[in-house]
Amino acid sequence: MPESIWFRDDARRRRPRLSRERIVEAAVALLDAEGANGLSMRALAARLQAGTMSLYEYVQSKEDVLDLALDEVFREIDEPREPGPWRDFLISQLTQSRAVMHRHPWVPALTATRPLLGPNAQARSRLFYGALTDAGLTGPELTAAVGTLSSYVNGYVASENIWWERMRTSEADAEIRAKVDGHLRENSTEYADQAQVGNGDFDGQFLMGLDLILDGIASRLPETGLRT
Amino acid sequence: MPESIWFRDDARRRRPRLSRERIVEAAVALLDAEGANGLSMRALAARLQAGTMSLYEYVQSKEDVLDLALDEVFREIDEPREPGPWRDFLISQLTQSRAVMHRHPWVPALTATRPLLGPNAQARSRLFYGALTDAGLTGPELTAAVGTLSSYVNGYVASENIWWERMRTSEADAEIRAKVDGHLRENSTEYADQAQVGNGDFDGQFLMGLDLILDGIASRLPETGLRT
DNA sequence: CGGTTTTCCGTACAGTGCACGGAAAGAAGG
DNA sequence: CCTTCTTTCCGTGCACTGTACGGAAAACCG
Repeated sequence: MPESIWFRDDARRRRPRLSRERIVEAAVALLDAEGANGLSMRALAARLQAGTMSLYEYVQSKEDVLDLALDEVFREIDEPREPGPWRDFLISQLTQSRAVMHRHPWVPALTATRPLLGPNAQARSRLFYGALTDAGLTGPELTAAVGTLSSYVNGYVASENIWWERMRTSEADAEIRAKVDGHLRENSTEYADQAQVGNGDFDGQFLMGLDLILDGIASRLPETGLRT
Repeated sequence: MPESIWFRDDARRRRPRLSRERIVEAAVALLDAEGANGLSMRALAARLQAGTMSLYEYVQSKEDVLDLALDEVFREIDEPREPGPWRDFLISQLTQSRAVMHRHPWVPALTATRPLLGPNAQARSRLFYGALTDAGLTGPELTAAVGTLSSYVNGYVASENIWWERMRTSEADAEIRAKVDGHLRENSTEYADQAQVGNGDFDGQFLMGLDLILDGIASRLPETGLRT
């Protein structure tokens, strides 16, 4: 039961072909290649040239693999070099989060289902708390600010990924394309010019939305807390 | 098992036993009861007392069912009675969106994977464009504002649902509870007091984050545009 | 009545996650 | 050397999935 994995035990062990790390690495690669629904334990094992059930020696379930893979990708974000202005710091971190979710488009689908409890994700959120605490936020406002920022990024990239997944597949599938276009034409009449649903400037819109939230945060800061 | 239908039982001979609407209704009920992964075509057919393949007369695929069910729940949101202040209107609409996702916790998981193209969802987004246009926003700022608001709600409720799904299951499963708690204790040391990860005041935090975004939007409005 | 079309659905197939139990490769003790 | 024990590996099997196919019954049309 609770006998920890880290328990130091010079028991008899032989060199293992597989490992937790190798499985996670392969899982990320497979998810990148096949998408969130493309990961099966059989395919994962095949990629590692192992029998399917061998994986279960290192991993409890498929859910476990997904949890691990999800946390793994957040390792790709840089640690902050030196403390700078809170606003620049947050923009940098959140832009990097977004980039991670672009490299690994399956991430939003997984975060919508499971909590971000892994060490890497937690480290990230700790940085946010730290930055905004230093900027002068406390209490429920601090919590709300951090929650708003990460919710925004998750939600934004999720819909963004859907959109160009849709573009990708509808290039190949004329039927779907027609259907989607029909919906869009039908439903976005009056605001179509100035507010096209998918006008492509995702980067600019992301930063505008982010700026909007950061302005809201800034207005709640004590006068002194403009830099860290 | 298939007690030959052809004798007696003339109730079954009536023209349409199934319909798209009946299927969608049953799908929503099944998703509510079993969660996003609990919907299978067999279970859905059973709930309708029909053969599995009968569904495919009215529906193209399981994906189709999910698209339909997803759009269906957005019908639950009230149409606005009369035009009021844009801020109150948005708060009301977004609070209702959140309530929908609470009643149907599977919604965020689905929106993370598929676009909100259905008529009900589109009508909702059209209202947002309208309200903010009337308030004075135009161009990319309008698009960014609408995107920010819906991304925030989706993202917020997604993580919120995960959290009390986790609470629900860990009450029954002591192992998971221990694991989760361990992670939380281990990773939230310094900010644990003032910014507990799950301190339960979800309503307040949602509204604070929303207010924060609305402040950001308000700061981008032309001076005149305070009400519609 | 016959023919056509519409609704229903049983069967079958390829795929899934994973429980179970066994094989085999070493290490330790004799 | 042999035996025993631990640890890795994995083949088989089971319950379940989405859905292609084709057939049967019933309703409609002439």
